[in-house]
Amino acid sequence: MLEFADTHNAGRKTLFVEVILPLAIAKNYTYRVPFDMNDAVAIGKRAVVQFGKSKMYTAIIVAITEQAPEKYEAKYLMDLLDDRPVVTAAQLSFWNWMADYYLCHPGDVMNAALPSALKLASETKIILNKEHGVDRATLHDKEFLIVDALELQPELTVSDIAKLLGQKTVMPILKLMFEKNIISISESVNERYKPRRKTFIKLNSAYQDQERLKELFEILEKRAPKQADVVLAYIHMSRNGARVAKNELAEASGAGTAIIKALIDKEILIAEEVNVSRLLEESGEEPELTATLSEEQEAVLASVRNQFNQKEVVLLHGITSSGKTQLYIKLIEEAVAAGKQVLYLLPEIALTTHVIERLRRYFGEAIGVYHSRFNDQERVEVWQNVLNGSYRIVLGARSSVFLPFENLGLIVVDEEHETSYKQFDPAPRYNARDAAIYLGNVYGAKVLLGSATPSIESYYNAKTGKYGFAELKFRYGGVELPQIEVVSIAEETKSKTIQSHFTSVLMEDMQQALSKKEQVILFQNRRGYAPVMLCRTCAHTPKCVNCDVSLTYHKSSGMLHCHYCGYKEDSPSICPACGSAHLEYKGFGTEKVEDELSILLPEARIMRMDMDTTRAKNSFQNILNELEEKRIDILVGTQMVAKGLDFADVTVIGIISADSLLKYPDFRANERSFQMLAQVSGRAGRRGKQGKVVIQTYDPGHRVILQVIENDYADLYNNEISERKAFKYPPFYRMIQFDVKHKDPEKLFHQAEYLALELRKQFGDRVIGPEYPLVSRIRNYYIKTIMLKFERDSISLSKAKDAIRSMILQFQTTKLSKGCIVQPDVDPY
DNA sequence: AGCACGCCGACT
DNA sequence: GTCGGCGTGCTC
Repeated sequence: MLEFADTHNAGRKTLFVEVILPLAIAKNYTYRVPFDMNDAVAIGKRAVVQFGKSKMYTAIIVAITEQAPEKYEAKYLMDLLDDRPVVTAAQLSFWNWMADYYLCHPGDVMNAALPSALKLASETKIILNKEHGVDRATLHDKEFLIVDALELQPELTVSDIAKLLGQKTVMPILKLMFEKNIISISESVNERYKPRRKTFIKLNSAYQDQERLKELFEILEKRAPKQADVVLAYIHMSRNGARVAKNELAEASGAGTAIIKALIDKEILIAEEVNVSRLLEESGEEPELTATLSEEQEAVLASVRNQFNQKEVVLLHGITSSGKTQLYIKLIEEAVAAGKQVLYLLPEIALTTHVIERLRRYFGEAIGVYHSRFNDQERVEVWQNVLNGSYRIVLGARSSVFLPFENLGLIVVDEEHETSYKQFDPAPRYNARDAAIYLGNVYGAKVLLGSATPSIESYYNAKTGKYGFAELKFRYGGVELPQIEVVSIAEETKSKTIQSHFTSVLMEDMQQALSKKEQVILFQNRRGYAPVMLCRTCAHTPKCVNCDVSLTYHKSSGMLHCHYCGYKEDSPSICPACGSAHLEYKGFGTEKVEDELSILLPEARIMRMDMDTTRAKNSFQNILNELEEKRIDILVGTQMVAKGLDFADVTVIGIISADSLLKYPDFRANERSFQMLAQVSGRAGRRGKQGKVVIQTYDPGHRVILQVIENDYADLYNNEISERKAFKYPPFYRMIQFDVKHKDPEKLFHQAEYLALELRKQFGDRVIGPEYPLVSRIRNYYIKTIMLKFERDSISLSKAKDAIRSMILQFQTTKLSKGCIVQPDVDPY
């Protein structure tokens, strides 16, 4: 067969393609191109390939060659899915960098980058062979079960059957049944993206003429008055040339679809099916008038423009309410006017409808939005709109760095210090801010980093001239900075003026705000009711069965929750260890704050905003709306309340306990505390009213708190940068963390030690650990971390990475490392 | 990732 | 003995 194809097509080229598979494998694979696809293959198109015995995957073509592989016979690729590439050359080079920089596989990057509707994998389907009429008497118990199930449900997957039989290995059984001709096994690939179809109605052009229309009405009114109503409704709805959807017509005319169908059958109305977008329709409102820039803003804008002539990246340091967004808009306008695309990155949580609407009013249809709350179908549509150039601007969260831009001219990274730009969970563990800078490189686009509290790293880069720098020092429109008062919890405890978790100062301020119909936001960076339950008799603390953490008591569910793996159990009324009834809750979270506040301020309308109350798709937005519409007096929440909340009537902000922030055992603790406190404070009293911030703490003299009061970022920076230098941290040192995981704690210990030893051979005392992390077991995996810190300027990054890569590869091939997972985390947070 | 192959313990 | 779990290696 193959030989036939070869000789038959003698003289034509034999092509091979190298593809990325959407799997965590180290290398790319090569497939042979069937002759009839020679003209169609192109880099960036998707190919369906068989990988392994039967599985099929969507792979991305990254190279085309005439060179046949020497060591093996390449399989033919099965199909090409695209008329034109879905991934651009620029993206592929970006993917390549990411896999390289973050020490992960190209397939990991592909998985993160492509909306899953563009990645189809085959599924093994088990189907009953009906024509043979199974003789049930000859079947074993298990075969009987499978046949039974298949008679109810025509298709089953392999894992369905595993569940059905309650065992893991089912392939041998299925293989035997296949051989006995009882079942067939098929691999089916389904294209998952389907455009949404909508039926629109038009009036037959024969009735455009007024006379004919009049005749029609006369007939209809006599014989079918309801049909006449529908036609009337249609004419009304279409009067401005608007398209009329079938379902809207039905609704507006109050007629059933049967009546519309009758009109369609009579060819009075004509139905037309059209692909429509799932994405938000244009808001239709008039563009907001261009706000005039202040003198300071004009000067800074000019400076940024000017610096972009020499620098690729500029850091814009602007305190809250200084009008950074207005500068972004100006620069975006300019880039778009120059025919370029723009990427505007925001942390996921800040992408509220408020923010989206504001920009959409400004830029209309040219702006696309991309974030994790979109479903797959919606993501594909954004992808395609960027690819075909109909979006000039993308407003998006972390993952929008992966969109298929054509000629990106500007990237704005707002809130550049945000830790949520770093992805943890699946590889690639990338930082979207840093990735955006590389992306800028790929496209020759300028990058603007913006923040009220820049990361130490970015500020350092600006100070040392690697980045340009601009600063907005004044609040736009003369909004005053809030008054900040620090209250000692210890003192108020001593004087007994503290009620529950609320100092007298905070209570008074809250009451005053409420009496003036103003709003309050309370910040407590911990969800649930109490993070620890403790037996006062035997000191027992309920712990998670899968993780090394104490369980958090949640009053609303009456259960103990694990915040790491999601495990829940009923909250005991007596100690599970000794039977004592003296159980005590230690610490407190948002739930408890809300609870106790409702006792102290019974008339106040209190709402809680944390992961537990915002799980449903629109609940985050709903809470914001309620706050906006003043149906909430006090909002209690975790860090969520710090981001993107901008409401005129919030005049009091309370930080219930600053200590949990300040005590965090991490070299970034001070920086983060400052950012968090400054950010929360920035929410108070915008637009004309001076706000008040109350910070409750056991340590009122803490350096960072003083810096927040003084709004002295420079002082924070100076302190932090000298500590970073002294203790060998970024930006002077690069850090790569290795998370070593194993189900067996003993084996983990030895293997982590071994890996550290290997690393030390190469990097000496730049290797720290292995150490047990704060939480040393998650989801039944025991964890140790090894930290590698090396000088930024004297050790070549690429050489170090090469060494690490081969070391991990070698480590994984030793017999010693079985069952052990090593996850590198470059630039960890 | 998923699937096959091979080794080993717990049942008929 | 045999079934099924689990570790190991490979997939173009």
